[in-house]
Amino acid sequence: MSFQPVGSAAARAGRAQQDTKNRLLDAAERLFAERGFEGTSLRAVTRAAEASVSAANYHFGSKEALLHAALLRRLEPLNRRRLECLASAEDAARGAPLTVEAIVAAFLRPGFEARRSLQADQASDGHIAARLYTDPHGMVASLKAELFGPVIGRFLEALGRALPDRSLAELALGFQFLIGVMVHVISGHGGGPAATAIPEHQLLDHMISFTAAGLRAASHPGSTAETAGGRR
Amino acid sequence: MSFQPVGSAAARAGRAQQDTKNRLLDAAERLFAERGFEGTSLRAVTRAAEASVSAANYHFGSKEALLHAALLRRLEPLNRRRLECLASAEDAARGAPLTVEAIVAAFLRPGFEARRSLQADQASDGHIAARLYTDPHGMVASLKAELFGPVIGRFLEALGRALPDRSLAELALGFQFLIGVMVHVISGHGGGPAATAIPEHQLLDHMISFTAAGLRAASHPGSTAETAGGRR
DNA sequence: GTCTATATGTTGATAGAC
DNA sequence: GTCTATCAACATATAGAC
Repeated sequence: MSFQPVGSAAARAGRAQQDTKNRLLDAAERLFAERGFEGTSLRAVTRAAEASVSAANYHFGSKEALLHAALLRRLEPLNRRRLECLASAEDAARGAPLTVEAIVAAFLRPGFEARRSLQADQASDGHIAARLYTDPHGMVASLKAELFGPVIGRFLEALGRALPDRSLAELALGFQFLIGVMVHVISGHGGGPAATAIPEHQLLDHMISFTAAGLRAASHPGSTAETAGGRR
Repeated sequence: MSFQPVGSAAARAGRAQQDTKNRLLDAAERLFAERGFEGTSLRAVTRAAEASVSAANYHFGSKEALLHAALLRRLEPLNRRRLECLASAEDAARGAPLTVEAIVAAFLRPGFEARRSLQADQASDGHIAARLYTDPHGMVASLKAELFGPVIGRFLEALGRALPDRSLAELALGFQFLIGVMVHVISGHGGGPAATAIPEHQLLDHMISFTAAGLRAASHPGSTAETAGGRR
């Protein structure tokens, strides 16, 4: 956010500053995602970034602020893209209610693509936002609420139009289920025994079909104890 | 596992030993669940258990072994109950294939009830097994694979009989989605904005309906880009 | 079995030179 | 802006008294 001098004397210093700051953010993103916040020492980050502890504290002020910056850098554009996808789908529908599939796709695809490009770039095994979604640190929870709150509200509106006979509470709960699926997959924890046999390019479609069908399904109280029924 | 002397001289020592060990396990369970493994110092555990660090290392050997014991104490009976529920449902069905609902209920209900009794007992905000399911620590992952692997395999068999036209890979992936939903809810992270408006006693039914419908749904490739379709 | 005391290393953050 | 050097606090684990 601060402007660098353009003169030739300070040019190298200016470039180096940007580089150090970004190297720190990159290293923090990778290590926090791999080992969690408490499991990662500030020194491990600075070592990976080939910088000193002081440089990190100069740029960010504290370890917690570094996490905040690294998380925000990925999460903010991600949620912006989610809203853009939903808006453009609504524009294309010209006032007609969207498919449940189209709505959940608008929410899931941005994170899914972020995961794919991350897999290609480095050897990180999961997106930082998904990995830290369940981190016990308090700052993560508050940042999560602040950034996801409005987005979820916007998607619940769209879902309410697609499924007008369902209560807001039901839809909100179903959307929490969807988030559970997403976090599990994007964080890389969903690589169970035979689940990896599904080719990567079909994964998003499966997630969309699963969650859309789940959202559409009404709750069947009492279905829990029966062993025989109309459906298989 | 070790037998205590029954004589009156060592009776108090024997009882105290058991108490200390259990107090340590209780405190470790609560704190590890709240703050994660790396975020919890052994001292914080022993302080909460009103014991010394040495007592913890005497009984368990290390902080990591304490986590292992605390996690195993809850996870082992939980997974045993899951298998029992599935077996008794299959017995009651007398050879007929089970409902998808009955299968996912057998998997979900034990964890759900553990969460409920935990909510009643103490102020812990989530089951340790669910909270630590995503913990980056390596031991958690290996214990998870060791304990969940056979259980998941057994449930996939039952699902294969209920949905014979689906590939094993598809079912395994769908079951991973189900686990994502479960971990999200049981760990207490699924308490979003309006989702808490659902009464507690309906939560399990909603989870079952959502995941069963998701498992039944086939993937619709290309459903991701369309904005209008036959369904709403 | 449980304690106090201690050994040994690491942590996050800062001071001050350049 | 970036470094080296240093701080006080805290970590895990152990030794030895009782």
